[in-house]
Amino acid sequence: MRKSKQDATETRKRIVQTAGEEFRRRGIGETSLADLMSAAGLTHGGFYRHFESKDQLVAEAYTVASESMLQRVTDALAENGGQNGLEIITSLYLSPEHRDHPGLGCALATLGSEVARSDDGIRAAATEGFLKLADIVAAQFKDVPTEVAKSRALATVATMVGVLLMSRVTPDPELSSAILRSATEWLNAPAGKSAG
Amino acid sequence: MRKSKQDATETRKRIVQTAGEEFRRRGIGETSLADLMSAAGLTHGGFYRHFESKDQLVAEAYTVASESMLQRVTDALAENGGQNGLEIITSLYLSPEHRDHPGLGCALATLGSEVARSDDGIRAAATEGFLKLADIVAAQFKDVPTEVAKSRALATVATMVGVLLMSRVTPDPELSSAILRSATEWLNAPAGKSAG
DNA sequence: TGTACATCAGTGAACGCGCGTTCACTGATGTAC
DNA sequence: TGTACATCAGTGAACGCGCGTTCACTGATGTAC
Repeated sequence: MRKSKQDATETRKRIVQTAGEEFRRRGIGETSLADLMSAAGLTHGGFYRHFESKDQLVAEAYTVASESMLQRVTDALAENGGQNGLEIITSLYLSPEHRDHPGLGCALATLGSEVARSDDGIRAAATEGFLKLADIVAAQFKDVPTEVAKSRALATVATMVGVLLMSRVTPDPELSSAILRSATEWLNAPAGKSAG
Repeated sequence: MRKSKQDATETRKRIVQTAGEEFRRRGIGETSLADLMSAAGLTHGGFYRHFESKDQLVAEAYTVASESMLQRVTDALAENGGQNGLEIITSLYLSPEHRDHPGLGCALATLGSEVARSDDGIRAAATEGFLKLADIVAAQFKDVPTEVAKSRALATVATMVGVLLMSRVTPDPELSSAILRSATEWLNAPAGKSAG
């Protein structure tokens, strides 16, 4: 049953990708290796040919998931010529589509509280993703000093995470939409105007 | 070993209180009934004299935890004569003390992503806590129409949750403080002034 | 290029462990008279 | 008020189950000559 090196590499990538999706969809603790390997079309026994432990996979899957999310943001900005950057980011991040598809979305919103209780390694990985997104956001604040833009970006990204999280917490579709809408307007309100 | 009715009632309350703290500190899935009962000074076998299942305790503990948090906010507002309401709320919620003591703090920030994946019952309970806090916040927006205040309060509370969560995710103390500080200033910036 | 052997990706059964839950038991509390 | 019995809060052992991890095995792939 031995597979070629290329096959094995692809299998490994598939496991990491699947893990990223399943962890975001169901949570890390709630996703067993058997579930995971089965979702990747394998049996669970083969897992340890690729990874030392579940923890190692978690760290790797987190990073990959985080980067694919950042890539999507970067792509959206590029497609739109860099204009209205904050609006593009918030409308992507705070969209009903993002809310309804946690498996492909922001890992901070789906795994945040679990990560906050994890060891420093995974928390550092999560922080890196957070800061990268904050840097992208900061680059959209063009009329203020860099330090102000950075600081404001931290609050903005944290806000986006909290808003998406709360829009998923409530089972009331109207309230969920209202939370997304209100925050989007608020984040995009030009300084000097208070959004409703 | 039978205890008096009063003793039994107190035991039950103690279990619920302890559960609320342990769940917020370690997460629901990560807290076993044995851990819990032991923390409450009991052996695990007695659990089912008080509750039908772990799920029932989770729902009850969530509600109690949520209400005690709301009570603390209400108390802080009352102590301060109702002036600078938003500032009082944010400085309480976004304080290092709150960040460092999740066991006694906001359940949304500690259990949010776990709750988002739960069934409608617990999500509805969490929504109730969220809306109650939003109502308190909305009451502080005194210069705008009620509907605007309500909408802005949804975004404000979601922001507070996200900010506290992210301040716990990062293992870097300075970044953690910067996130709290930036968001506090931003939330309290009078409309028309952009905080850095 | 062909042959012989070593490697190792993936399978499926098994492991020890901790979990939620159940249960027989104890003995102080509550109740009926 | 006192007595006899039923109740039931709490104990500690046991249950079945799913988990992460290990392992013997298979057979196609990789390698040495």
